[in-house]
Amino acid sequence: MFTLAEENYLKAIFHLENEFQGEISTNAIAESMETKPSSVTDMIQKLAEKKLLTYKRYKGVQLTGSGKKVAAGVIRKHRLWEVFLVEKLSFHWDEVHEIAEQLEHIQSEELIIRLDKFLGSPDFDPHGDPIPDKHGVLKRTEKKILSEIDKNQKGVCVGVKESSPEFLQYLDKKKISIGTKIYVLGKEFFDGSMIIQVGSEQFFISHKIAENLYVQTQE
Amino acid sequence: MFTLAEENYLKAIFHLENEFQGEISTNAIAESMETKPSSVTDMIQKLAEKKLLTYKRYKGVQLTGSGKKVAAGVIRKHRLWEVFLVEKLSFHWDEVHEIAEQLEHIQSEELIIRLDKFLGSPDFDPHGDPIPDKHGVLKRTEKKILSEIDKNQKGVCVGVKESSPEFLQYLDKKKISIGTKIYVLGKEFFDGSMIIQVGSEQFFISHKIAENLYVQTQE
DNA sequence: TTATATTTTTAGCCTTGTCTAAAAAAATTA
DNA sequence: TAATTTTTTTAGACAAGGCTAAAAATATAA
Repeated sequence: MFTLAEENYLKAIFHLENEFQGEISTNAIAESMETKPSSVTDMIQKLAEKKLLTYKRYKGVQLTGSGKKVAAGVIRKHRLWEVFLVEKLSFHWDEVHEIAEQLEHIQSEELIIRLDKFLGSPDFDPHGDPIPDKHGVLKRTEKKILSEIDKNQKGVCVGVKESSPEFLQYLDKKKISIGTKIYVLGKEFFDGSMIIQVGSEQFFISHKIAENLYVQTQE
Repeated sequence: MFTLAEENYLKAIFHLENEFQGEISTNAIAESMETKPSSVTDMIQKLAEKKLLTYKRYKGVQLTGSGKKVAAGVIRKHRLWEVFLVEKLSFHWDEVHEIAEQLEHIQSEELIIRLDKFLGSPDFDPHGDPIPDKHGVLKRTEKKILSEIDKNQKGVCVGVKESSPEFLQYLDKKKISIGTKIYVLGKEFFDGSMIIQVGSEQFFISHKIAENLYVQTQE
């Protein structure tokens, strides 16, 4: 079907389109993939020929319907494998990304159908990110960034924006994971830091932490 | 560590060494990998430089200790994944080879340690082939080819030599799988065909079938 | 608007792994 | 032993995917 490199480009562009809006620049792709802009130009020209994205010189790219579908398929596989690694093989949520990065390229429709069933057709991966369905459709969740929650409000942690091992390990130390209830006890306007309560513990978190945690507010 | 192509060559050579003995010819490798002898020469020169095998021009190759270890590691991964596919995802034994062919190249020590544990540290794959241990050591089993079993003797099917879907499907139709007891009721010297009993059924099998079934005779 | 800076593309080269065609070595046959 | 066939290697080419350096287009500043 598609080469490993092609799949990785499509995935990266898909993520960029969801993060920002409109067309995506060559440089943005290069940066997100840790490669050189000239390599990106080469590849997007190939992907444009295959109608996976539209591309005009100097004007950036935009995924076509089929490009989006391929990308969502890769992301579906990535996230299902992450669920497998955490739920079945007892990996910790900060250890699974690299392995899933490889597993996402295994080619077999049937494998993913069966893996999904085996895992009970999960809707979210261990970081709280939604798993695209078999048609590539992402369930949109009403999640907010913790830093946007007001004083005296509460939310349930539903995901993380950043998923570096360092950050995930910090969250573990503070006993924060998917499903954890967080109360905002105080908020400092000057630097965006917060005092929050998790379980029976109250502690301080910086703006940097608060802006990388997704919560769902309960009505 | 090693590239996909390197791993595949090492694996193919490892299998050839176990099947025949002594040094392995360029042509034999090319045939087993469905590639051209010139490509094989290129690759074995690279592998020789990396000390994964010894090679003298026109004299064939032989895996070194480390070459064998790498190959056994790949085979271990292949067979563990096959067990996973059959036991956990309910694949049929004739459907798993191609997928395992991809999964065997996933790089993660920890993944295999945990997968092995999750599967209950199996010793054999769904075709009855032994799974090398973490040091690359293969349990040798005392298996014979069914065609070598004498009249009025019985054996338990422990594996297959050939594992094409066609052959495995034939075996299914005849209700033969790993663990099935087989009685040799008659044997024709002219063409090597046999009359066997499986469960309550008695039927004829050709020499071609009999020479591709491994059985363990019971004493 | 012109000059400067940034972004993007092009051109050319490299590596991996493959191939075909031709040359060289080894094995076989007469 | 000489001639022929088979096997193996070498030489040269190609595609994928990456890189650097330079050119071209666009954006920004004076």
